[in-house]
Amino acid sequence: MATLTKNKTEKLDQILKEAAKLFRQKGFGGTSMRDLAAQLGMEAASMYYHIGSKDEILEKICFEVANNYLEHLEEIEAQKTIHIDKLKELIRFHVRMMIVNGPEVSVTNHDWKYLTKEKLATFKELRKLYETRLETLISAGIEAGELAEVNPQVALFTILSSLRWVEYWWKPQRGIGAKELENNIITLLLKGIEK
Amino acid sequence: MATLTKNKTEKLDQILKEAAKLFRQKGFGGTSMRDLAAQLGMEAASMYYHIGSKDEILEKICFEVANNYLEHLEEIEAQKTIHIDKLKELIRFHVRMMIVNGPEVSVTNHDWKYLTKEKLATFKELRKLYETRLETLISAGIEAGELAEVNPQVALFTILSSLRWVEYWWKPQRGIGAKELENNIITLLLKGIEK
DNA sequence: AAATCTACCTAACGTTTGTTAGAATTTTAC
DNA sequence: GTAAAATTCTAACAAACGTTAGGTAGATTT
Repeated sequence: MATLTKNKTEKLDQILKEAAKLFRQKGFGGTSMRDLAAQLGMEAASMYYHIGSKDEILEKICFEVANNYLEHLEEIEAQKTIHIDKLKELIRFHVRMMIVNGPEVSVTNHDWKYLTKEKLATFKELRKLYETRLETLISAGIEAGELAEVNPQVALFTILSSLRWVEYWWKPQRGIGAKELENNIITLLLKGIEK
Repeated sequence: MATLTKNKTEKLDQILKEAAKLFRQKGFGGTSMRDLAAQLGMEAASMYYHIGSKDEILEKICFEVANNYLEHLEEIEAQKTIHIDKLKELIRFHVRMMIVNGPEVSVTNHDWKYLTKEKLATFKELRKLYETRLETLISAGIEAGELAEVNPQVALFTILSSLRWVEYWWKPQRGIGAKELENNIITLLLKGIEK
């Protein structure tokens, strides 16, 4: 009995994994259930034994990622370090998330629009929450004199946004590891590019 | 006769403008031709007097934006200024593009995946070309001693990526103008956030 | 050995999709 | 005011879509 449930979960994970890859490649709207099934070597109808709907797949991917980010932000908030180190840790986490869960992060960033009405609203709330908390962290860093006196919201979005390209650019073949990439980006964002 | 052609072009522009808004809101796959027609106060079939296909709409939007960026990069390259000023001018242009043509830029950034096979290939080439040229500019700036010795590719994508949020964030109601926004971002990217 | 359960299949359903054909209507030209 | 041209309409198409129903083969349990 235990193995059966396990197998079922495994297949579900497999579907989600493959869906994330396809959605990233061709978009949620550009990927049909038949496409996805073909990738998994089964018929489209067969997937409905494991999932409820196409929307549910997207939903699972997006909320898994969103919750991951939020949980990690909470961990950072709880750490007893100076603000600048919290920011560094946050940047490192973003880079790692994109390297480890590239497809899922990509789908979450690009295809959340296709979430159904209520889920879309919840998702937006989660995102807003994340942004608000991070902005608070930045503001605190400025007040503490650790950060330059920039517009906190501009800093917030510039940082968040500047990390996104990693998901689209990073491949093992590039020969640059997570650590090195993190360090490069941290230097760039914290110290700027001007000599 | 002149007015007729003009009217036809005007309607086409209207369709493209409204399509860009809808695509941004709901995605290319999430927007039907009937949705778009409703927004324009006409029937879906009527649009085909002005356009060839749904794909063509996306194509027109994406290539218009891509060419705009490329042309401007060429202008910058031709300017007789130091590299750091070229970079500043580039950042300013990106911000302005997103403020002036928000929906179109957004669609180009997010929905280019839905371009048809050949157009997709061409689009990717254009993007690659833009990236390569900009990387060259950054490398030149480093060699000239104007920029810190960062990884040029990391700098390239961090800069490009960090500008993208403007399109999603900026509204007239925020009370921050293009100029102020540009200056803030330039400071952040060039001098960093660390005090 | 029979019964049950798991995981897939085939077939088909109702919708929605982008799009076309051809008629109707509005606008422009003379 | 009439003819021509430009623009939009209605109606319908075939294709693709997500999804459901019902069946089947194999494994597991009793």
